[in-house]
Amino acid sequence: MDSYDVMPGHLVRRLQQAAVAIFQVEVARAGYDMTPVQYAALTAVRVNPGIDQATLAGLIAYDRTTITGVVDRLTQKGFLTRKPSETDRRARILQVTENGDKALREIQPAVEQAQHIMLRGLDDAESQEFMRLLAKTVNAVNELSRAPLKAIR
Amino acid sequence: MDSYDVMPGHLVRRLQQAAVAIFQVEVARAGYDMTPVQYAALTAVRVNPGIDQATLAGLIAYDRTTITGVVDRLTQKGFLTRKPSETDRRARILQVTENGDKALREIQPAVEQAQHIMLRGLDDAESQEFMRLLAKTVNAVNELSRAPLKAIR
DNA sequence: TTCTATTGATCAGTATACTGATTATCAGTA
DNA sequence: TACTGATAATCAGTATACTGATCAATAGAA
Repeated sequence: MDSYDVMPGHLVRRLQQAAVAIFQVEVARAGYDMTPVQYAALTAVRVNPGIDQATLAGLIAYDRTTITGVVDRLTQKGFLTRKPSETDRRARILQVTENGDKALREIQPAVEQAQHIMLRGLDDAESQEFMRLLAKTVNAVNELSRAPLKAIR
Repeated sequence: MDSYDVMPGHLVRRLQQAAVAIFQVEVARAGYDMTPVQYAALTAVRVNPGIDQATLAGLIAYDRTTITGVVDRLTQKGFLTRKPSETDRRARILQVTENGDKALREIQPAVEQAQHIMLRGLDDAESQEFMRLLAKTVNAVNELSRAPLKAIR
């Protein structure tokens, strides 16, 4: 653990940066300009229509202050609508628009391709094991993040 | 690959965020305010005294525009000096100050502890395998990043 | 040697992330 | 019901990352 290039934190940072770059390239190939973060948020809203921003943040493990800007940009692109909840006037209710749904459908293959490219250094067995260990690792440190994942109860 | 919480990109992002949080907490415990990025840069300069910013960026896989700000802040904290090279008037030569060296020594245990906490979900064998697969994965996508790692030749 | 392409550093602008604060609202309790 | 504490969203400020541009300086080719 004496050199930074064998430190997990450093390697994870590098992988994250490559992953973002790969994602953007593949999605751009499909004709869209969307970040991984925006994609995750949009997908989560599609699966959970009418969700509020705080619950969305917990669902994809984003900081609550980050989600505001992400939703801003998705709304500006016409992929999301945001309106006040009728039962809780503090909350904003999110819905995917038709354009947003269309975008998600059209970039789907690019997203899968991006995940594939990201793991191109591993064979099938290694990929499976890597994913298992990655999920286990993330799960064990979930609560140490400012933005832990919170499942909908 | 239909749900974002089994997607490698999403998991890596979450792990990266947890890793940064863990790092900062442990380092703060040692009495310092330093980010993982600043730590990596400072360490790299210590190992390669007199390095210029562009080479440093390649060595730790940072974007060249990012390194300017990182070096700015490390210089402001008194951990680094930056002066024009005498052989190449475009380049800025970096050196770790005594304070910077002292800081590195004093946060060393915290940094190791942070890496340990980050992998607390895995046993020893799993950690080893995870690190092997992580390194292999990162290596295979190195060139797809805007900021690939470039060893000093 | 002169021209061209490249390189080192920086800048403006945008998008995550986070810290810590504020405002409005809600929920539970005395 | 009035009060207290919690919650939803947002804001200001800071730190990575990146795109694309600029400027000065260097290196390599003709």
